[in-house]
Amino acid sequence: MLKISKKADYALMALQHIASVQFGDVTPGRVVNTKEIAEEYNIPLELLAKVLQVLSRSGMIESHNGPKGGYLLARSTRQITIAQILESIEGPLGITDCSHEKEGEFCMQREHCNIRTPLLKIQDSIYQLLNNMTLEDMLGGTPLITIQSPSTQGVER
Amino acid sequence: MLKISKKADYALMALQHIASVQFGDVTPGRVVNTKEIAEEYNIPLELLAKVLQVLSRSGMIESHNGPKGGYLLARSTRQITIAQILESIEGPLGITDCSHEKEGEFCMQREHCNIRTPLLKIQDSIYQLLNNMTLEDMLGGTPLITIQSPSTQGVER
DNA sequence: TTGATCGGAGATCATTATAGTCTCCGATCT
DNA sequence: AGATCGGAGACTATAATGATCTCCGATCAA
Repeated sequence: MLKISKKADYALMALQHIASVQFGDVTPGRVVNTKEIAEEYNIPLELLAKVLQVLSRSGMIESHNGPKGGYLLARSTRQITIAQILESIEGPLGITDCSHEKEGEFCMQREHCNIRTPLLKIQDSIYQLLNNMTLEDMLGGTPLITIQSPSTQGVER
Repeated sequence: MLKISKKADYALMALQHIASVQFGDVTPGRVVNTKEIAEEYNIPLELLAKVLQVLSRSGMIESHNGPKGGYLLARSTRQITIAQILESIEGPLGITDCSHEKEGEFCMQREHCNIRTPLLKIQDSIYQLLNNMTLEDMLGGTPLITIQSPSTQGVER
């Protein structure tokens, strides 16, 4: 439950990759093209292309056409939050349907709904969590070796 | 994104209702049947029945057969967390596919995955959030009037 | 003891969301 | 001019979800 989509996964991987190339030691400032990322992480090329186009349209990366073209971060890693990334791919965050009701829209349960307020609180907390973590936080410390998180280790959920 | 299912919604509503009947002033200790909840909240009867059966099997409520039958909370409202409710309906919490990999299972991106560690951290945080909130917290203060959360007010996402 | 009322359980169906693919276009560099 | 890029739209397949239908066994009360 509460799973994020593959597209969002791909977006995170791609941005992490672009960022680490751009600010890495080897070739800082180098543009990164779709194919490179797709091959590195085993992502279907055309699907990744879609994802990057969305990220470009929402202003997180800037695109460069033609040969030697590709993508660059449009902002600093500190100015790109996880919430922004996820929302640009998956749309507004909302753990429940009634989160985004506009005037005149109502869910069937609305009149007697007894869980709306607490759910909105949970939603806000999650949003803050995701909005306080930036792309910068995803750089650096991430080892290639897979490490089981201590708090989930051996726990059957 | 990150939406919880209708079934989980229904589970939360039902449990909140059962709890408030059971510990309310009017008829404490009264069993609540499926039909009553379905009509109160406009939930499809048979779907709600499924949900309640699952909650019963996972030990959150106890069922009583026959006429005058229905459901009762099996534990105190303080011992039922939101995480438990959601997980019993939707299965283990996991924002990403690789969260629940067992021995021998690998995602396609695993060998070069650069986002696994931060995602697991986010997941843990969300889990703690949901596991620290109980059914008790959903009782009482919930007004019927809909209140727009301050942090989402007027914000275009 | 019979029948109405309850939950338990399985199969089934419709709709939607997701993941992935295909094709064509325009920009740009060499 | 042509190879290499991203941009954009339509399209398909598969899975998840929401919902429904049918039959069963337990229980209580007349």
